[in-house]
Formats: sequence, structure tokens, C-alpha cells
Amino acid sequence: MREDTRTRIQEIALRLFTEQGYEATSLREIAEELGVTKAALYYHFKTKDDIVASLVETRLAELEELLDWLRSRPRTPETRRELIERYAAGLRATRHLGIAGFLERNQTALRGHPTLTKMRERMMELTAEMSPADATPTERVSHALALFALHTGKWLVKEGELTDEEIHQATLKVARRLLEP
Amino acid sequence: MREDTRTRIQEIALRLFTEQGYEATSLREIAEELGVTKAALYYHFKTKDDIVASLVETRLAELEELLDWLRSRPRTPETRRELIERYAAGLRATRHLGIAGFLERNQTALRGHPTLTKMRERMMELTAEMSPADATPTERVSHALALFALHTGKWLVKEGELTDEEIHQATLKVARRLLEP
DNA sequence: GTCTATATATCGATAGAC
DNA sequence: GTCTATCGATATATAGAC
Repeated sequence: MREDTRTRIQEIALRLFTEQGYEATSLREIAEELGVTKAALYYHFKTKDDIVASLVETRLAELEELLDWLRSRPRTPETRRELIERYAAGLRATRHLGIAGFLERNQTALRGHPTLTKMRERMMELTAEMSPADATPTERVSHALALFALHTGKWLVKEGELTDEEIHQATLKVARRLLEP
Repeated sequence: MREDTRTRIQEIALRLFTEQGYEATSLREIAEELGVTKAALYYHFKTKDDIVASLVETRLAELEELLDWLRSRPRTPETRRELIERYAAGLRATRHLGIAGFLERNQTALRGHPTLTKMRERMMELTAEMSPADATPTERVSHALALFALHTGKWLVKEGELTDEEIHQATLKVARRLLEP
């Protein structure tokens, strides 16, 4: 069963946006890789921003769910431990790690993008609300870094030195340790 | 003693590149903030890329010095501890933290830029060579994250929640801890 | 050193045929 | 759903006067 065109556009766009940057990637390039003309893309997506929005939507939904869950819980070490396990599991779902990487590497270029602004806000709320109210600056930074470590791992080591699975397991261990008092 | 125009261009460019992104910032905007026309910039810098190169040069030189130093030392815990202290001290020097932030947030847009490619390579060598040859994946990720934590701290916490100095001290503590066995 | 004026290219987006 | 053709805006960069 063949993928539909909309999905293929998303895949090509995500790859090019991540490799080259959002602004540096033109719709012409995306269209060429797909084997159609630029105009054809506009049948599937209203604007270039719309492609980004479509990529981020599912991840944003998951993040908001995670935030709701966090708010229903006391700010205890146990909650934090469970949070990073849930966060890590979410990243393993289809495309999410790639999307997180794309967002992190194109923050400035996408400044002002409504869906992106929302994502960033949710992420900040997540890191702010995982620590107790009386946490020290060091604890706050440590907890926040635990989350970020989970999708930054890939860019920390030389390409090819470790497999994706090794990196995933390693960042998870490091993240758990960053939560310890 | 008034700053020369070349330096003012660098300052304005660094700020706008960081705030808005490299591609999203036009030479017209930089010129307008400076109070001159676009064409005047070309007297001071040959191209737009050239402005970036000039920003990165001093930081690249420092990084290469640090790499030479690291290579002259055994890969011991003591060397790693001294490395992050030196790295952190370097970041406090004029503009370097801002430049590091700009580079991190515009990696993709600047892909292919020769000076940037060199920077990224040096950074990867630094993280690769700070760990002993028999280090586990977890140790490698942990050590590399210690370095990155030093210039990522600012973006981990909600703006205004902590002062720059608090963040600096906190990231340094977290970094030291990431080096512990 | 800075200006005006312009060359040249590419971008996102649209109109309308098929 | 995809095409050709094109619009309008903006970009980097240059030429040459002052």
C-alpha cells in the first residue's frame, strides 16, 4: 500500500529542513525530490508554514497531554522519574525524535510561527513545573537538562561512533542520573 | 573612544542573527540599525558569510588552543575537570557565549559554511577526545553533555526566572557532576 | 566611507488550463 | 492532482558618483 503524497511531502520536508534549515530549503527543492513541480505542493498544503505546522501538531498534542499529566501529580522525585520515562517513550514514536531535532535546530528561523511558539511554551512549562517550588537553580538546570538530553544525544557524539539504540539507552541513563539529588 | 564601524556591524549582526536567525536577517536590516545603507556594509565585509566568519574566528582559535591542550594531556578525570573549567572561563570572555548560542541555533542554516564546519569538527573532536578510549556510551554522552550544558543553560529555564550569573554557576555545577564516575 | 541605482536571482504564492 | 506561466516582493551583491 503506497504512501500518499501528503505524507511523502512531510517526510522530504522534515529531512531537508533538518539537514539544511527551514529558510534554506525552498519549496522548489522539496518538489524536485518528490518529482513534481512547486505548484503541486500547494494542492496539499496551503503555505510553507503549513507544512511545519502539520509536522509539529501530533508532537504538540503529545506534549500537552504530558503537561496535563504532570500537573495532576505532586512534584516529587517519583513524578520526575516517571516523566522522563514517558518523555523518552514518546520520542521513540514515529518521527518524533526527528521533529524534536528539527525544532531545536530551527528555533530562530521559526520564531513567530504560532504552532512553534506554543511548542516552546509547553516545553518551558514542562521544565518549570517538574521541579518543586523551592528547588535551587542547580536542581532546576539539572532537571531541565535531563529532558533535553533525551533529544540532544544524537548531536553530542561523532557520527557513526555509537548506534541510535546505544545513544538512546545512554541518554536515558544520564537523564535518570540528572534527577538524582 | 568610539567603536569602529566594523565592530558595530558585528555586534548588530550577532544580535539579529541570534534573535531572528541567520537567513531571516537581511543586510538591509543590519544597515538600517547601523544608520547606513546596505551598500556601505560591503566596504567592511566582502559578503554576508564573511560577517559570520569574522564572528567565529576568535572563538575557533580559542577552541583549537583548547584542543591542543587537551591532546597534550592524559585522558584522566583530572584533565576532564580542568577542561570544563577552562571551557567555562572561555565562554565568559567577550561575546563568546553569545557566539556559541548563535552557532547552536543556526547550525543547519550555516551548514556548508567553511568556518562553521571547522568549528563543529573541533567541537566533535573535543567531546570525542575527552573520554578515555575504553569509555562506555553512557560515559561518553555524559562527558559531552557536560560541555554542552555550559552554553545551553540559558535556554533551559524560563526567561527571567534566574539571573545569568545564577545560570552560569548552576550549569557549571551540573557539568562537574556529569564528569563524576 | 557612504551614497544612489541597478543587476541578477530566487523566493512564496496564485491563476487557470488540462 | 498536476501542469505552465507569472506576479510581486525581497535578497545578495556590484558599479560608479561623491
